Amino acid sequence: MAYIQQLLKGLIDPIILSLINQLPMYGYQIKKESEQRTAGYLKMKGGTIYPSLTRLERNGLVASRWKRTGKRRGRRYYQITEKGRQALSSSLAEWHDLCTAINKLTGEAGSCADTSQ
Amino acid sequence: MAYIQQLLKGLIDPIILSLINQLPMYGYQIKKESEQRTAGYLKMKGGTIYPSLTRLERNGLVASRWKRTGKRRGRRYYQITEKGRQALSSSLAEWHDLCTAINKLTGEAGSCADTSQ
DNA sequence: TACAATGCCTTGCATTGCAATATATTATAG
DNA sequence: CTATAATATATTGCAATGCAAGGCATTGTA
Repeated sequence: MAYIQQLLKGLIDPIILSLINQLPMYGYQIKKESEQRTAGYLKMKGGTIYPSLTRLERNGLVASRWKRTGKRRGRRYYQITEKGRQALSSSLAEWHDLCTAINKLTGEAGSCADTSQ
Repeated sequence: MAYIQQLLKGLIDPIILSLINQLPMYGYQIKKESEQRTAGYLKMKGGTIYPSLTRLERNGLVASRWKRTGKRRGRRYYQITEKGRQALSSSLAEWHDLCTAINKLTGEAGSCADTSQ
């Protein structure tokens, strides 16, 4: 198992939540967006994204609906809920705290992400 | 399971490696040091630290030796190896890359940790 | 004499990213 | 027209690891 996959544990849900928060998206779009925005660094697989979306919806953090554009195959669009926004905010706060702790332990560098989300 | 535990996946080994790199330590000392340096934020349990140390030693990233001070019970001290230093360096680089990616995806903030280790 | 703190260690659970795979549709190249 | 790639969703089961829970032994202290 690649090391990056371990580091990503617990981060996929907030990442997806954050993307959806900026704009409602469907699964494949999330995959492409995250790849582009990180210059190919983050390549999430279908076996990662869809279970995550299912999880988020089961917990009430996102809501989905089918949408057909012309004769195209339907896509399932996901949008964040109010509960999701709160969860995202607290997730990012936790992430920030963790970064602070890591910096303290490994030798100080700079802050990581702000909590003003 | 607490959320922080998910975020820590893959980070415990580098954290411990980093602490040992600064100063050879024994398990319980690692626990106390990490608690103090993060003002009580990071409380690693024995069930986390000892398996990690075993793992690190099995992979040749640390080496251990018993030491008795006076009539005190023996302590197992761990010190980093050359291989361990390289692994630490690459782990921190990965961590830095990840932080950069997260920042890009969640809305930009600042860098996380530098790689000059 | 208790009790807390120190110090090491093991077992098994909970969680989750993803490889592998399946299915269906659409666009494009040969 | 046909084959291939890209798009799009979804499931199954594996691999990895933090830690809760517990056990054990020693030392300091109230």
